[in-house]
Order: sequence, then C-alpha cells, then structure tokens
Amino acid sequence: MGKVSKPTIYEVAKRAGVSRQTVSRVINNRPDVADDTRERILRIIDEIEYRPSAIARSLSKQRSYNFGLLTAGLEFIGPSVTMSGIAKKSEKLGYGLYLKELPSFNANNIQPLLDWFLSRQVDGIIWAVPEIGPNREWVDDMIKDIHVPIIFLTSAKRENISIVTIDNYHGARLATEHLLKIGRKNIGHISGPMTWWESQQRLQGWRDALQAAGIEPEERMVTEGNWSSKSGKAAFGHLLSTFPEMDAVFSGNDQMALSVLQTACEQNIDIPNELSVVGFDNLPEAEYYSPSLSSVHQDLDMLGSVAVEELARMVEENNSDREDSEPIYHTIKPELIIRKSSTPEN
Amino acid sequence: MGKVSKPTIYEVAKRAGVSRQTVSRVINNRPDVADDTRERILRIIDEIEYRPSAIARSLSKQRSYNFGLLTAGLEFIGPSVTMSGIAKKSEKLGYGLYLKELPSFNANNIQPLLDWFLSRQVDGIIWAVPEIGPNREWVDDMIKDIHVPIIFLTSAKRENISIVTIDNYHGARLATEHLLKIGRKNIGHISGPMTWWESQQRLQGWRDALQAAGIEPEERMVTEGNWSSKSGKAAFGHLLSTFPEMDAVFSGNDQMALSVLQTACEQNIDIPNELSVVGFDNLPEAEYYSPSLSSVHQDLDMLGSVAVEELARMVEENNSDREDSEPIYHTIKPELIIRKSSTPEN
DNA sequence: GTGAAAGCGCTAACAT
DNA sequence: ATGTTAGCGCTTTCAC
Repeated sequence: MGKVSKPTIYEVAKRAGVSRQTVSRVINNRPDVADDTRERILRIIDEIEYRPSAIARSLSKQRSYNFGLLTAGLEFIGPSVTMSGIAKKSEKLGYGLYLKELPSFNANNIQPLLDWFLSRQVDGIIWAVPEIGPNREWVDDMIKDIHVPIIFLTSAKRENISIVTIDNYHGARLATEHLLKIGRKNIGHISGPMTWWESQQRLQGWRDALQAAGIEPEERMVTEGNWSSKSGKAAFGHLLSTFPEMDAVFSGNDQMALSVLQTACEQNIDIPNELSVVGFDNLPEAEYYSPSLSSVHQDLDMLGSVAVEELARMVEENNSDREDSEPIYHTIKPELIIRKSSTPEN
Repeated sequence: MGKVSKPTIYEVAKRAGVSRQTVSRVINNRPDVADDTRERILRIIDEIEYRPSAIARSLSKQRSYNFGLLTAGLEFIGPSVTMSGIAKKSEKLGYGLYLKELPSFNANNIQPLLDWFLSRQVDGIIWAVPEIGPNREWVDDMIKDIHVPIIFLTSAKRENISIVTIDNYHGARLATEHLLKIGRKNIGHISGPMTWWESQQRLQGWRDALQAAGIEPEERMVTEGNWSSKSGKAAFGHLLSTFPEMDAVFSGNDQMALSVLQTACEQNIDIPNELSVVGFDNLPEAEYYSPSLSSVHQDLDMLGSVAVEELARMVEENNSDREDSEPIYHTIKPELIIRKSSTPEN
C-alpha cells in the first residue's frame, strides 16, 4: 500500500490546464462548462482515478449528506428489519448512514452520542431506540438545543418531536377481537416488559377489546414476560395456574407464543380447540410453527422507510427558508394474519 | 432552529485570549498547556457549547476514524447479529461506522460502493456480504488498487485477502457425526442454496462425515433449499420420497429444520425416535420448538467482533512504518448443541 | 465559459 | 507554555 498520495482536484486541474473551479463544475455536473473542456477533464479524472473528497466537500458546504442512526438490540430481528428499511431508503435518497448501537436498551447519558453525530455534521438523526421507562425524558430538555432534525421511532405521542411508529394498540385490539369473534371468552395475555411503551399499548388494546365485549379484564389474566421464549414459557405456566379457565392467549410477541405452543404440545393441550393462540410480529417462521401461529404483522421495513422519508423532508424544509414545520406523528397500522393456532374446528 | 452559527475553535480562542493552537491542544488532551489556561479554555468550551468539527479534523489529519461496513440481508437474523458485534466493537475501539446494505446478496458493480467509502476516507472496510457464486471475483482485480485495509467475512480462503469466518465445514461434521453416533445410518441433508459458499461447506462436511463412517453419500439424500422455512418444507417433502429409509436429517439452518418438525408433526412421524433432526444456527427459539431442536451454534457476534479487531490491527500496522502484514485467515469453530430432536429414547 | 481569491474548521511543524 | 504559518481539498462569490 505505502504512500501513494491520492490525486486531488488540483492535480486534475493542472493536467487539464484549467483552474480547480472548472474541475469542480465538472464533478458537480454543472452546465456552464464547454463540452470539450468537460470531456477532457472527465478523461483525466478517469485516467488518474481521481475521487473527490467527500470530507473536503462537507467542510466547505457545511453539510455532510449523512444521517445518524441510533439503535439498540440488533441481536433481535425487529430492530434489524427496521434498520434494513432505514438503510435502503437512505441509500435511495442519497444519504450516507452512521450507525451507533446502544449497549443496552436503557439509554442514558445521551449527550455524548448526540455530540458525536453533531460534530460529524449529520443532516438528521434517527432515534430507533424504543421508548422504555424514562428513556425519553431527556427530550424536553435537549430538543431545543439540537439544531438538526430528529425523528423518533416507536414512541408515545409528544407535541414537540416527530415520530413514526407502529400502532401497537390497534394491533392488540385486532388480535383480541379476533379471539372474541371465534367465541373465546377467557383470553389471557402474556405481555412484554411493562417498562416498554409497546407492551403497555398492547396490554391496553387487549384490555379495551375485552371491556368493549363486556368482559372485565383482571390482573390474574395477565403475566409479564421479557420477550424471550424462555420468559414466555414461565409466563404461560403461571397463567395456567392463575387463570385455569383460560381458552385463549394473546401473546405480546411470537417468541413467547412459541413457548405456549411447546408447552401445550408437552401437556397435551389441544391448540387451537382447547386453547387458541395469537402472537405479535408475524415472524417469517410463524407459519411453520406447530400449529401455524396466528399473529399481528407489523411492517418494520416500512417503518424504517417512512422514518427516513420524513426525516429527509424535514431536512429539506429546514434548508429552505421556510420556518420550521410542525412535528409529525405518523402511525403504521399492523395487520392480523390468521392461521391454525386460532382456527378451532367446531 | 434557524441560523444559529456554531462556535468554532476560533471563537473559543478569541474568548480565551489565546491562539487556536492552544485550544486545539486542550481539546486533544495534550500535556503542554498551563493548568489555568486549560481550565479557562475548558470553561469557555462548556459555556458556549463548542463541539470540535470531526470533519475539519478528518480533513486536516487525512484520516476519519471511521470504518465502512457493507452488509446484505439485514432482514435475516444472522447478518444483523454479526453487525451487532461489529458495531459494538467499533464503538469500543473508537471508530465510527458507515453502514451500507446491498439491495440483494448478489453484489455486482462494486466500484461505486468502494468509491463511496474511499471518498469518505474510511480507515478500513468490512465486507460482511457472504460469498455467493462469483461475487468475490472482483477481488483479484481490485484489491491492489485499494490502499485501505479490507477484511472479508464468510469467505473461502484466499491468499491475498484477510478473512474471518465461521468454520462451516466443521459445524456440519459435528452435526453429522453426532447423528451417526446415536446410531443413525440414513442421514439426509437439506442444504442451503448451492451458490453459497457456506452451503457448499456444510454439504461437504456432511459428505465427509458419512464417508468417514463408511457410508456413501448419494444425490438422492440431499435436497437444496433457499434457507427459508417454506423451501425447507418442500425440500423435506422431496427427501421423504427420494430417500424413504431416511432416519435422520441434517438441515442447513434452523428455519428449514423447523419445517421438518412441522411436517413430521402433521404426518405423525415421531421425532426423534423415527427421525432425528439437527439444524444449524442455534436460533434463540430453537430450544422452544416442538421438540426442542439440536443445532450447530455459531457465534456471529464474536465473528463481527473479531473482524473489527483484526481490521483495527491492520489499520495500525498500516499507519506505522512497517511493511504491510500478511493476510490472515481466522476461523471460528461452531459448537453443537444437543436437544430433544436428536435424543431418541431407546 | 473560466479563473482568482477567500474561506470551511482544524492540525502539523516550526518558531519563540 | 504558547503563537505563527501553512496547509488539508473542496466550494462560493465575484470578476472577467
């Protein structure tokens, strides 16, 4: 490798016998260059393999054409599908992407992260960490100091920030109402961690659906898991004892629902006839569980995609002279996929 | 938001009544600054919320402290776990990360991607796209022109490039030998797409294990899937007809193995007694399949982590005056996890 | 259609 | 311990 110094715009200019500005015009595809000059320059660029320095350009233009993305939990499939949507849309819109992953979901000490992004002149920030407990508290204090658009994913509505999120409440209502419709009256719920906003929303959807059907939800009908199949196993075991007349389960996600299926198989509980089950997420594998699992499908790729579109829009509006636009709250409706686990034979 | 121009190093210097150089020394934690000067400057930095521009610094130092990461298939869990390892280790070592995701696994037209990274002065590149068909062909032509360290993940050994990869062959031998050890003689294999290097390695491991046991592998004992559960379903159906005496299946991944379990359940094939099953990947859910699935565990987080460590090492060596170091080929051994699906009762 | 000058915000190298 | 000078590679503005 060694010290092969890269050609600069000056090198190109020298060889072409023009000024650097003319080269600059060519690499920025500006019209006001004579055709033959342009061609000569392009040829030289090709010859000496000149690559414009995006860094110098960023410094000069005071703009990087990069977004900063903060995520957590990439070892789970949800965050990574979301990220995939983000990455693809950013690419499509011509933005680069800086990736940071929080070591855990509980984001505290936000300032260094923000500083890191800001010192790199990102055009916008995507906050793809789900709302958990108080990890959105800093927003009110900080948001006014950050002169760069931010979009938050998976967050309760707030007046002062822009948000794109799946409608978890709606998904839970879909699932529960479906179980009611097939005649179930005793519908238990395995929730995610109650510190998670998503868990709270799904729980509330379950509750409201029951009440709307004239059934009073009780404490003993719910148990909390932590999203893992392991916790789902324990939660289901617990429900079986606190809620013995249970004839259906709405699980906060598919992994925990999977444990319900396994336990049922071991204990010869007939799914879906004795017990109907609906999950949440609609993992690609859900169709191949035994029996195939009904689930609430959330389009996370779309979530990421929409978030980037909104952010790009905010960046543009910010750069034009118009005053700042209003924060948005964009909601994506999930969809219920019905499979065998909630299709009893009678 | 508006035009609140950010403070620069010059602003700090002016307020502190020193030169920019002194401020520069302070923000870079250099020792040769008087204590009181340093404190005064630090106080001012805090007051006016000065944030050094990483871009200006990169331009000046001709170095960005960023890595470029190229991935594909983030909608699958494997690539994202790998990426998680990469992101965390990069953060730990003080490198930022540019993320690019290929729209599909078949990478062609590599040049724009490389150019994008190089024009941003990345210190190194992580090529986390698995080797598929001819998508590594460009390496020989290009590698000599790229004066930046690159590390490849999941790739066959090559003399001229550095590679970190899971030992897929070894994993497949572990799985197959285990099935032989529990007394199985008719072991089928559902492979991944044969264009994938990983699939080829796993197939070869299965073959060699059989031959070492004196069993001749035949064409009819293998069917090709595409990693998806859906394809696994079809593949297993096919194997049942071409290889009726089959008493065990080694599946190229867990998703396809899941379909084997489902089909067995539907057709009342007793797993593990009639048919034993081993998968590959050891998904977190595998333990909760019915029955729990034996699988080959690959530590993808570690894979990503090691890749970044090696890359950082290469960057350092590259920056010191030593001549370039030899390419490395680092292999990570997977581990067999035995569960019920391959623990017959007799 | 093209060029000259100034500047983006920082650091390296050399003074003092 | 601190300052001066000269860049890093590009773009913007204004002149011609």
